[in-house]
This record gives sequence, structure tokens and C-alpha cells, in this order.
Amino acid sequence: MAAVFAHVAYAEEDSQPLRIPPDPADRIAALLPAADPEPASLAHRLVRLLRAAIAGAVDLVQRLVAPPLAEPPQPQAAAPTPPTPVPAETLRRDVALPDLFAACVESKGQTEWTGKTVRDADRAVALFTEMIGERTARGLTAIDASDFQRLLGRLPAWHGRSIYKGLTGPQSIAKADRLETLVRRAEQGDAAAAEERDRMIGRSEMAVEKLLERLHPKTNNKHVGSLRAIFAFAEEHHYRAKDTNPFAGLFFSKAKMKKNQRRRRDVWSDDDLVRLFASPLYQGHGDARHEPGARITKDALYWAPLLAGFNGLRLEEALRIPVNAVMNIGGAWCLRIQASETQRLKTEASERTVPLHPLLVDLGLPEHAAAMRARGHKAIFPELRPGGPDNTLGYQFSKVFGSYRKRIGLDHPGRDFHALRKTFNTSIQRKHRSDAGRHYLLGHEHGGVNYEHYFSGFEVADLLPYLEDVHYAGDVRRALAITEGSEEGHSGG
DNA sequence: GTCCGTCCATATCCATGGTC
DNA sequence: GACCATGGATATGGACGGAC
Repeated sequence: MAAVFAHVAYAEEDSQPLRIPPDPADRIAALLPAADPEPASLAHRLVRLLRAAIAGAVDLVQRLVAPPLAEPPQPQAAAPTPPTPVPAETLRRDVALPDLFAACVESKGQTEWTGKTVRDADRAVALFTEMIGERTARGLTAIDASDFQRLLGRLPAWHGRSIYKGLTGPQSIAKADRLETLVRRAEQGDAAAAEERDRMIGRSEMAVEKLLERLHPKTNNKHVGSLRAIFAFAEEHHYRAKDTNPFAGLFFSKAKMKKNQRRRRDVWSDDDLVRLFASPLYQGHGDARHEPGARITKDALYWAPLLAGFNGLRLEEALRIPVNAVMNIGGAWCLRIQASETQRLKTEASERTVPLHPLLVDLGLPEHAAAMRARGHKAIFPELRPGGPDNTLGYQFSKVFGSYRKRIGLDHPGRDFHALRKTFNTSIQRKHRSDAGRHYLLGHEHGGVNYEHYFSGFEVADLLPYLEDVHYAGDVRRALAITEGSEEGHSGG
């Protein structure tokens, strides 16, 4: 077994891709870890081995018996026609993995894959090529796929960044392995190892424990999932025979992922909520938003946390509110969340009309929307600019809000912007009203025959009691010195 | 037929590092 | 500090299959 693992012990300078041992017995042995920490997983691996062997054999026989006969039709740029079952001999000419990926992107990019999904898949293809080598649509076997998944598990989580910047996948694994060894020796008093460890870490300010972390199973799943989708495309578009997807069935289970979970999104404590709303952003700021002063600027940074914490809005929902979405229905101020030219909703259930929490009305959100409308703006937060791979308004906002939280001492891990929405959900859940109303407020799907077929929708009056359940509203009102129905008089901006 | 858990795809969000 | 790139985590819901 030592010989098997020797071939994956890379020197950092070695840029050769990983190779599978030529001997079949070694190939199978290479799929097994030296010491499996989870005996229960052995059976699972054996099943996977069998599946890999069968799929590999099917693939080999198919290539020997039924080679492609004709040049493939070129991918059509026009609307794709639905695939029809065809015999194996009409498979397209075999293509290299990057070409298969390009065809997949061209097909999916128009409707299914957004920019970031394409980027994730591109990264997965690049990692595969670095770690396993160049393969074609039909030449990639289930053993290659299984090897890829196993090596992903050894990849340092920080590959591509910090001390792993500029290294290939195998080089990153080698460096992490070496660093791990040095750390262990240094702990045992080896001064030379400690020196080499420090030299390896260099100017990086990251803790060595972080540099040694390996890729999380969830991220492993993401890479495997990207390749699985590409090979599902390959099957559907006749680059590969049906039911031979080498990445099928390779996902880590939820149980394993839960076991490896590093960080969970938290709910905000009542104390932290009060601290946020008693901070300079809401009490008066100076030149910098986190410094105390006399100014109150009612912009996205001011309103968005309130919209998440008191109305349960998602970040993008809050930041993209059009000026005409704040409306008065029967005397109650409401928010209409719907798809528009500037807003793409997460699901159909995201479209909803909800009452504004009374605190937001008292703080003047309807007036703010009216002021923006009077100035000719389409959105209530015209100052925001889209950014990031998906062109979201939340991209920059998240960084600004994260930075503000840290500056006022609210840097508890997991208590981020989205956690405000979770806090809202948790709070209104305590009163045990109907789940349907809570789901509606949050824009979640709500299943059930009764709901789907016999329910026509919520009235504003039905939903207001849920908002009154937000238990921290009183504390926040006191922090903001706002009394119920006060039509608060801060100067808006 | 229904319920429920798991798998899977995707959207959304956060953290970090680097450059200017 | 603004902006960009990269990578990882979490949320959400549809599809599917097994148990009852």
C-alpha cells in the first residue's frame, strides 16, 4: 500500500498530474485509504468500487464494440431540440473535457446556468485536469471520478490563496502534507522543522491550523456536482452512452457533511440587536458611520438591517425595493415584493405582499420611499451599485455591513446579515401561529394539499399579528427612543 | 396514496487576499 | 477604502424512492 501512496506524495516543484497506478490491483487499492477511520463506510466504498468497475467495463466494451461512425453535428446556437433516444453507434465524435464543458455552457448558459455556476464548473474542470490529467468525454472512467473525489478531500481548503497561491492542486496537496509534517515535528521540539515551517508560512498572517484545513465535503460535493452535471449533459447530447455518468452516486452524505460542519449561521441575541440599533448608525454618526456624531443617514445601510430583522426580507429583496413597492392598502403600509426588470426572485413563493412592521413605519420608511420617488429614482436605495460575479447589490453591501459590525464589536461568527432574517423567523415561530402565514411572510414555499388547493391568499390583517410577535421590537424601540405610532421625526436622507 | 428522508441543483451570502 | 477575484457555507425546493 505504501507504494500506492508514494505516487501521490508530490514534490512542490512537481507539476505532473496525478497518475493512477498501472496495475489493476493497485488501482483498486488506491481507492481505499490507508486507515479508514469510519468502519461503517467500508461497505459503502466497496459498493462504489463495484459500481466503478461495472461502469468502467461498460464504458470499455462500448468503445471497443461500438466506435462512433460519423462526424457529429455541430452544436446548434438556436433553440435546442429535445433529445430523442438514439442507438449507441450515433454517438458524437469523442471530445476533450474542456470542449465538452464549453458545449455544456453554451447549451445551459442561455437558461439554466448563471455566471457563478459557470465559474464553479470551470474551476471543477480545471481541478480535475490538474489532479487526474486530460480526459475525453468517453475516456473519463468512474475510477477517474472516484480518484478525483478522494484527492479533493486532501486539497487544502485555502488552495489558490495565501501560501497556496499559484500552485496546482497536486502542488497544494504536497505543500499542505509537508506543512502538516513540519508542524507535528515542531511540536515535538524539532527546531529545524519549526524553522522550515515558519519559512513555508512566510508573511501569511493566517493561523497554521487554517492553512492545514482540507476541503470541506460540501465543497467537494460542489465540484463533483459540477462535473456530474456536465456528464449528464454529455449523456443527453450523445457525447456518451446513457447511464454511464462516472460522477453519479459520489456525493458525500448529509450525515458526513454535518459531522464536518465548521460554522453555522446563528440568530442574533437580544443584547446584540440592541447594541446594533444603539450604535452610531442609528443614534447619530460622524464622518465615519461607526463614529458617534450628530448625523443620521437613512440609506440602505440604515434600512436593510431593519427590513431583515423586522420583516424577514432577504438581502437582495431589501436592497432592490422599487419606490412604488411601498404602498398603502386599506390604511396599512405594505411592501409588494415581485419580479421586475431590476429584481429576479429566488422562487415563485418569494412574490408576496406583506405589511410593513409598525416600527419601520414609525421610522419613516414610507416617507423615504416617497422622497426617492419625488427625486425621480426607481429604487428606494439609488446609491447602491451592483457588483460581484452575479451583479448583485448585496455584493458590496455585505462587505460594508460586515465591516460596520466588526467596528462596533458585533463580530460574532455566524451573526451576519442573513442571520437577522433567521432571527425574525425564530422569533415569530415562538408564538405557534400557523406555519403557512410565517412561510408566506418569509417568501418560502408552503406545501400541503390544503394550502395549495383551498387557500386563496393572506389579507394584511391576517399577517400583522405575526409581526407583533417579534419579541425584541420593544427593546429596539427603547434603543431608538421611538414610541408606538410616533411618526418619528429624524431627518431622512 | 401519503409521508418522510435523502439526493441534488442552484441561489444567495460571507470571508479573505490582492491590487490600485 | 474601493474594487475585484476566489473559495467556502448555507438556504431553499424539486425529484425521487422506500416505508407504511
